[in-house]
Amino acid sequence: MKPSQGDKDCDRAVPKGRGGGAFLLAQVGAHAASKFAERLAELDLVPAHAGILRILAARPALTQQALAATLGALPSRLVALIDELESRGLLERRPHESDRRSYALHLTEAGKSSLQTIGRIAREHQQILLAALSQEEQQQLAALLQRVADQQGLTPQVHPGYASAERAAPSSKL
Amino acid sequence: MKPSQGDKDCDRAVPKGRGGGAFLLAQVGAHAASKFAERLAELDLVPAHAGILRILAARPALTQQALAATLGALPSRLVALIDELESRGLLERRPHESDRRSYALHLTEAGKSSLQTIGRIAREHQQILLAALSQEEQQQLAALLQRVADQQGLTPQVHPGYASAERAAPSSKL
DNA sequence: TATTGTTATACTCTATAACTATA
DNA sequence: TATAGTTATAGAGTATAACAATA
Repeated sequence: MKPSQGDKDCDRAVPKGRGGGAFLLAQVGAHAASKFAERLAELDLVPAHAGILRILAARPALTQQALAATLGALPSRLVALIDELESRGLLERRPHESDRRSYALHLTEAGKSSLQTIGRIAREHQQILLAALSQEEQQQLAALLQRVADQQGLTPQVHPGYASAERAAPSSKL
Repeated sequence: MKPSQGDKDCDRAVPKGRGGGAFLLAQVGAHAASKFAERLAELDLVPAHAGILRILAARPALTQQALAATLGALPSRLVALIDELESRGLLERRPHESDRRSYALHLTEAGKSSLQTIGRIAREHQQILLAALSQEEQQQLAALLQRVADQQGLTPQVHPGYASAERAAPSSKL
């Protein structure tokens, strides 16, 4: 019912204020993930690699099954990712002390070093992403998001992108 | 099949406070998108459908090329989506007034009605998603996100998930 | 018989490039 | 010759189910 809309102003192509905080959250969140993946590509890593390294740093000797359960991912999906990390010397599969079927995953020194580099990249990424906000506002934003994340039952440090079931359309988000 | 995983203290599995606001943004944003897609599935729609309907409501008579340009998507990707929406009677391809190669896309009455339903679902979704925050805090969050979105050059109402190049790994986010 | 890590297969989604009909 | 819409093909990524070794 709005036939009047001059096309001269592209910024007004779509009603601006609408959409609500939920859409903004999805939009800015996808942008953040995309930009971080871009930066991570400098190290020839994908976000899932970084996630595995981070989890392993906090919980050494994890088996692949336990790692899959933590991430909510399928064990078969992790095989290739772990293969790649191991072939680059960032982690190693050590024999499990009591169960010869499974491995104990451990970061190597190179893996720990790589994780620090990732941390530096993540901080740079965040600084660029949130450049519009003051330090105080950034903390304010993080606090609000943290409360939402807690109330929604999100696992700290685990990105929903691993979820097996209840998949959301890969790239058809809007 | 979630046999729990040995650890009695899952919440402390990974250092909590860390990760920063950028990770929280990606995490909560992906969760928001996933939950919204879940709700939208009730209408047998994917988020991309809703995005097309929304753009078309604001800019009627758009050609498929112009729509693709607006969304940053490939024209070939839109064909199937538009087909589906047209076969459900939510929009129609009308002949372009001056160029017989292209179509003018218009929402039908059913399409406008469907868009209103989508709006209702979106509001319910947001209410559930941000239940941890007061009304004032929700506005505070939206204001902060809007400033980030503006500074980052994000197009209002357009989800980055359409982008053709600079793709981020579909589901290997973390 | 159940479970760990792995592999094989089928399926989905996407990009690329052809194709047609107009311009 | 160039462009709008469409279709065809190939590639990437995933889930599912099978598999061998061990419990």
